[in-house]
Amino acid sequence: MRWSQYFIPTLREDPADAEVISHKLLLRAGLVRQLAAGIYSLLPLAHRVNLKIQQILREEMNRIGGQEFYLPALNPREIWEESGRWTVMGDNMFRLKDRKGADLCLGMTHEEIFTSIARNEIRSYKQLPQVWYQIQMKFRDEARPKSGVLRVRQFIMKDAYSFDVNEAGLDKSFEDQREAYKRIFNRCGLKYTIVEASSGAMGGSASNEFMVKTDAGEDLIATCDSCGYAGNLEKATSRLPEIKDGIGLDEPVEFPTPGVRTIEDLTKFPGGAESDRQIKTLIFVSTKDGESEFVLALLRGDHQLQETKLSDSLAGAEVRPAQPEEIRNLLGADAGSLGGVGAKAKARERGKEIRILADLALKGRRNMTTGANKDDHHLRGVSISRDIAVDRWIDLRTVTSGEGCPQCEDGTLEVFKALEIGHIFKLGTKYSVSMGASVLNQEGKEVPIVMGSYGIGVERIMASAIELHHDADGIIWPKAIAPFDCIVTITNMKQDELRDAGERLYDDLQRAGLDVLLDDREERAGVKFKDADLIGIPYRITIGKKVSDGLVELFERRTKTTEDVRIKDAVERVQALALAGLL
RNA sequence: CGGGGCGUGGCUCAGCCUGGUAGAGCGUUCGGUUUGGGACCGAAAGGUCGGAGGUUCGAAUCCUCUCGCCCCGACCA
Repeated sequence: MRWSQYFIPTLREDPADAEVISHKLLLRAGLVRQLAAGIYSLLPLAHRVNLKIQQILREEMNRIGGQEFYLPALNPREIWEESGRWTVMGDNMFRLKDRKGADLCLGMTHEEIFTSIARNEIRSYKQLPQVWYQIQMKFRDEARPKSGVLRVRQFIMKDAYSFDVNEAGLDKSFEDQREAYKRIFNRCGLKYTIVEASSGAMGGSASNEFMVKTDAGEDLIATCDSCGYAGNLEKATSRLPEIKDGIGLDEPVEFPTPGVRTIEDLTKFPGGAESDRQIKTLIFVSTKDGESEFVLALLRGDHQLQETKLSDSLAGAEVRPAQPEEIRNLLGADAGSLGGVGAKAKARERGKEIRILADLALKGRRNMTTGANKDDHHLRGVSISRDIAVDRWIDLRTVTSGEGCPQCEDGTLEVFKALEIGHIFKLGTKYSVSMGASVLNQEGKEVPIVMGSYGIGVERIMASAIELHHDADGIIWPKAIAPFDCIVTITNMKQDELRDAGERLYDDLQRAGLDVLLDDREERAGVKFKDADLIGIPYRITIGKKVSDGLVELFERRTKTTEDVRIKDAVERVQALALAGLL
């Protein structure tokens, strides 16, 4: 391509609306323009990156036997009702009506459509496994689009689905995808961490997220510095030093604590307790299938609740903190004086049932202090197993930096911000059961198809590559997804010798199979250098004065190093560099 | 949805508090001088000040409503 005729609207200054680096550079380098909140147009340069990423996705999906489809983005209501997601998706789904008044929606993912194809056509285990995928637009009416193309309402996604006759088959398909994802992100030049993730409200037995560590991300992950353990904070656990409790009292003793409202208050209160000797009591209302119940979550005073863990432990119920009036009606006291001791009886007096869930870090603890369910009063000498009717002991706590790794002896966990670029899910039979997709197995018995679902956000790959690879001058594209392999910069278009040399080299490089951008604009050299750095092409061949000596300069964007190369060797040299390590 | 901020030539912003003929820099066009890290001189084009209503002799500026965008939070199979 000739820059003089190519559309690359670079910006000299940072756009006012951009906050994160990838957003600023995508705008400044002329890759994208915003159409509305969370809706972006990909300009030619970005589309080239998009196509390169898609090519890698196709190659790696095909390598594991994937078959590419292209499904409708416009879906009828009925199919989403079959899976129950017409309701579940709530406001996140774009909905519309056709001229007859029939309900339609724009697809958020395509489990339903793929499953409906499978159930109509696949009858026998002999037709399995199948791995189906597509690269297509997804729509989500995000409550708050943000961070440029990182959190948007319309985006390109590679989504794949596996269909197997049993769990063992799913395990294999899942593992295939996992390996494919590693290859994809490696090829795209992204450093990533694979974390255990919450399967969320949609169920499923296992899921892994592929995360890029960056402050632009919205997730938090914990990673071990020695064994490689990694988990989304929604899921991560840790190893804590044991705490030795005294024998304690024969029974809890109530004592007045006027004005004490928080864990912190009680640590300072005379006769109070250190935060790790307190029991934090949180009240939630859990709703599942239209049924609500009160849930009391108990944690060590210095620990933070992980709400997703709470929700997951309640089979994906929707969970919200109880309102102050609800709490008072339930236990007769305000937040700040609540506790698990006698809570069930107290609630029952008021005609209400509660479920008590306690964090594992509280197991076996004695001589603890907690609220007395009476304003301005606490209890000391509480031994949890003796005094509190815990229904279930589960992991509810949020891991923090510096805690011990749950998988190895001497590792320490570190918590990072991260961006999700891929997610692989073992769905199991959720969709096949609800939508009636089954096959006859080897024994002639009808069984639901066992499914997996695997997604990658294309723009997120593009943006995270920028987040990871840039400097003060602009983008530094990883070779495999750079819009061009190299750029030929003619420093002065008025000098025929330079122009001719540049044109010749441009032709030769293209003939050698490289994607070449020729900067043939009537601009000063400085402007061209700045722009080339900004748009981040991996290699620049500068056509300058040395042409009369038969030399051009080869500039590497990443290292900013320059070497003189004989013109006749230039193509070979660039080819060797640009294509090295791309497979 | 709650909180905060912002809408003024293509871009970045000033002007608004205290009403009185719409400004700067960059970019664009034309002419000239330059020509290896965002050149210089001269000339020019380009704006219903997000929109509607109101107050006023007079509104970018004050008031009301409304739309849009950004940030924080809630939310986010």
